[in-house]
Amino acid sequence: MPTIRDVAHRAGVHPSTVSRVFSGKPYISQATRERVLEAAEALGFQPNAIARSLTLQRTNMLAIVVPHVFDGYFDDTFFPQVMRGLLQVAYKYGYRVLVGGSGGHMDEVTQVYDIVGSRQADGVIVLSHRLDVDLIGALLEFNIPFVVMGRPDTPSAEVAWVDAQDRRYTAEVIRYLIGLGHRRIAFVGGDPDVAVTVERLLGYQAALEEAGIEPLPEWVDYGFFVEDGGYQAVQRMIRLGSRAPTAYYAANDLMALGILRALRERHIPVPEAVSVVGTNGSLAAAHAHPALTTLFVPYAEMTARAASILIRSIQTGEKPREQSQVECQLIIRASTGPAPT
Amino acid sequence: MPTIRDVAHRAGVHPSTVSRVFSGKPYISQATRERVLEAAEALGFQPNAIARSLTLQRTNMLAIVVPHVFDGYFDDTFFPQVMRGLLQVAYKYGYRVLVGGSGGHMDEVTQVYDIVGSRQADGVIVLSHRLDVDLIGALLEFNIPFVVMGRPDTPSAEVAWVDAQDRRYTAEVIRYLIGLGHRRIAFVGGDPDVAVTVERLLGYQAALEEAGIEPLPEWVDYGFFVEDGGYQAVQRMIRLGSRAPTAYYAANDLMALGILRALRERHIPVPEAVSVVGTNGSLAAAHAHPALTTLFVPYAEMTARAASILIRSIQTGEKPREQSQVECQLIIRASTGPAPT
DNA sequence: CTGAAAGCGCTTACAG
DNA sequence: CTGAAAGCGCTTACAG
Repeated sequence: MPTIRDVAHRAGVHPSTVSRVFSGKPYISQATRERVLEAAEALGFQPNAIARSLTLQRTNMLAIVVPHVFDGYFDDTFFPQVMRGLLQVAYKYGYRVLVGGSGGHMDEVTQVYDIVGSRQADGVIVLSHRLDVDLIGALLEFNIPFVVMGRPDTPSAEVAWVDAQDRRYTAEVIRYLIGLGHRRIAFVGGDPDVAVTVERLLGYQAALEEAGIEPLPEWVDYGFFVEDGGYQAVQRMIRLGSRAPTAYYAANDLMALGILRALRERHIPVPEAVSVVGTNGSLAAAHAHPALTTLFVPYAEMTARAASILIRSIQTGEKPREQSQVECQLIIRASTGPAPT
Repeated sequence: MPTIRDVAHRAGVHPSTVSRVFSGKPYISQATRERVLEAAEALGFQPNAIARSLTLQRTNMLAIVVPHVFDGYFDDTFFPQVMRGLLQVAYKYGYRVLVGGSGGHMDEVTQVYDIVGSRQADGVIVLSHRLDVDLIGALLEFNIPFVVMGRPDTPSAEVAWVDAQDRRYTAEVIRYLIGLGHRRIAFVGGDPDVAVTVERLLGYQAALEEAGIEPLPEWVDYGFFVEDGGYQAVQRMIRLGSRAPTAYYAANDLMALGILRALRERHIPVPEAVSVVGTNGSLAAAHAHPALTTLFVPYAEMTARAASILIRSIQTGEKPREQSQVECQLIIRASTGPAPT
């Protein structure tokens, strides 16, 4: 690959002049500029981004780490929506996205440390916010811009986040089910060590308490966001017999689809006997049978916003501090109905 | 951030010694190694990856460019499956993934040029293989390892690829429909300028010709891989009246779901009146109503294989030349049945 | 407007 | 086993 020196040599100028032309600096004579561009063209020169990064201490890269590279993670709509929002904004501002894979949460933290510590990105979007690891504390020490998806459990004015108000909207879903006459309502959460799961559980509990309903501990289960997790939750809860739930709330559509599958296998009619609500507003939910009622969470929009905050922070040099919320929306379809009498 | 010099200073050694410790070079006395590691620990030192990349001329980065950042692209299972396969292998070998967004095919080419020309990645996976742009020729000139998803239309021993045998398997799907008695079969392709679309169309045509069926030009339509594309295709074809198709083949599940939606709206029973086959084997297909017959294409496996080839090439320094094929599988479900009589 | 030099933070061939 | 130096390919403050 040709370097700036090759171009300089061919154009008969000093390398610094070539650099000035390519970094859009002013005070270059038209003639010189043309000679340089011609030489560059002839040689097929493109500035080496790595060298530039080293000098400028800026990579034009936004980092994200996939919390857990396993099949189920890529079946839900969450990851692609996050990527969509992120790529849209990154693309618009000329940033690239660096994606790290990980084999679990400890490893995720290691990877974030690594990427940040080795200065491979100018900013980070923190996807999974776990309760058992202080990723945020670590990131603050690194003094690198980052934005958290979801409000951290220990809110600080130092940390920027975009939040979907999980607790509030989960409570709203449960209230909707209660309004349909349901009293035995199941909660199928994701990974119990992830903040969003706890938030949703709190919303669930609050709504039930409001209505004077004392939930059975057996109504709460964790499906770790995979289809089979929802399926298995039904297998367990069905054993409760007359105390089995008449409605299920699942923390993503994938698990809700698993719930539908389990009910279908047992010939339990939805929504006549049991109602089901998913989360995320995926396309699969719209096309499921019966069409799935789901709490739409605007993950693409959230990530787009997070990316914007990040880029602004990188460009101004000011620490990101914006804390904002997005609104979710309960999309009511055919999988929910009045409680059986 | 502390640098290798800070560590050297604190440990009372020369920077080159610190470098040797961190790059795992032999011939370092145990005592020195410990002093260096202690100093590094105390300072929170991590080697700067950018500097290392510049020196070693190696980034530990695999690049991929999203052909078109728009909503529909992220609704199908293709992109997440590709990311899954890529991340799994990248993660395993300690590589990161650099994702570039693009606003269309010209821009995609520009981005690939850019990433490769500026040496931001050690290898590239070429996702969309377009007929109207010679990305491959350009990549060959750059002399960077790359692997193409899908067999290029001008096969060369110089180019590595992983192919899903689109033509052959599409023909198989059409034969299956013919076997069910269908004679009026529609083809709903993706973007007509993408190689896979042409391959599938050729498979479609070959299978029909084999059976002595002369297809109407109106039976071929392009839905650009989005749900609404399938929906609109039905709107158009239905106007053919008695010559309207009794079976639809769609080049992804998203379009097939759109086809199902259009048929449902018109109260055309599936599969009694019309059969529908999708492509990709998505979860949404399994949960659709009726459950969608679909041609499973192992995109995650393909990308994983492509990534392996790429990494091996990077590590050995040999140009990747492996050309391999994966097998697809027709998953027969409830959306296909005998042609109406 | 342009050149010469120093520096970004590493690695490694060369001495010793 | 370790130090000193050169180099990876840029950018930019300093002169002129």
